[in-house]
Amino acid sequence: MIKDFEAERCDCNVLHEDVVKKVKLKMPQYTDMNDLAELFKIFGDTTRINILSALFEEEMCVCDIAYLLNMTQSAISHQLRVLKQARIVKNRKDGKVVFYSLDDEHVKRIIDQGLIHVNENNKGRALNE
Amino acid sequence: MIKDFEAERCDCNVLHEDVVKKVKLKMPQYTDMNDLAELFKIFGDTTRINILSALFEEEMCVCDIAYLLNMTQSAISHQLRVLKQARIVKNRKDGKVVFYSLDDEHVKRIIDQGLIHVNENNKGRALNE
DNA sequence: ATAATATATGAACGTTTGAACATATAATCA
DNA sequence: TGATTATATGTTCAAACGTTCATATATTAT
Repeated sequence: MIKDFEAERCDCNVLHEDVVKKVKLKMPQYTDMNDLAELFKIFGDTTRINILSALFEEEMCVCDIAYLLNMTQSAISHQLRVLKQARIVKNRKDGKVVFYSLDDEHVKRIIDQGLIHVNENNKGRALNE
Repeated sequence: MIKDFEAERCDCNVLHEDVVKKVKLKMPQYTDMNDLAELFKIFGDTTRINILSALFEEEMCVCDIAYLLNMTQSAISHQLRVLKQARIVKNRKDGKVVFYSLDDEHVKRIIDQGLIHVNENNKGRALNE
């Protein structure tokens, strides 16, 4: 059964077949993992993270975000598009101005967890090195 | 004060100066945001996420991970290096074999939060589209 | 209507990234 | 000792990514 799954790309031997079997059964589904990587990929960019951390505080329009982050309106607009397609932000239009805000409670929780990790890690680094 | 910060790259006007000021004060530090993006960048790859979700279950050696994920030993080894440099996994050597495991409790929490989001999102998508 | 402004979007470009391949290191075994 | 095996690492290459520039759309103001 594990044999069915095995393939051409792997160039080495199973050393602990029992472990592999057990882990394979417990591991979350492929699709979930792919979606998860996609989600984190979106957070894995300084511009986008900065946009999000700004939106944590308040809804903002494109120009204000661009000004705040000292970046081109176009660059911000492109990134907002990415965030919107991923359903991480939503927008509302008021005349010419488009306001963006967070679309989801989870987002803040994920990022907060990340910040906790980063802070702990920096503490450790400061002590050790 | 906001003027000092403003720069050449931004090509548009502040529309709501009060909002920008307020958000700027509250936003987390630059360094934190950079570190955070770096952290998420690491999670933003299918191979690495798969490695991590395997290690959630049990410590594993390089060959077993390669076999489980049906990838080259080299590819896995390279990614484990990335994960180790980021202090996300640690390893112990036993003869020729090197076992990898999670280095940090936070990691699981971050990824679990991510999974919650992904699942919620997929539910929504299934209903709407 | 025309001009000005806010935002969106397409194309181009340089950079980054992940996998493949070859090879090096280190440990075991014959 | 030499062969084998597990892992690490340097290099190369194609694909993905983010920004810039030019331009399109849409809304307001004159």
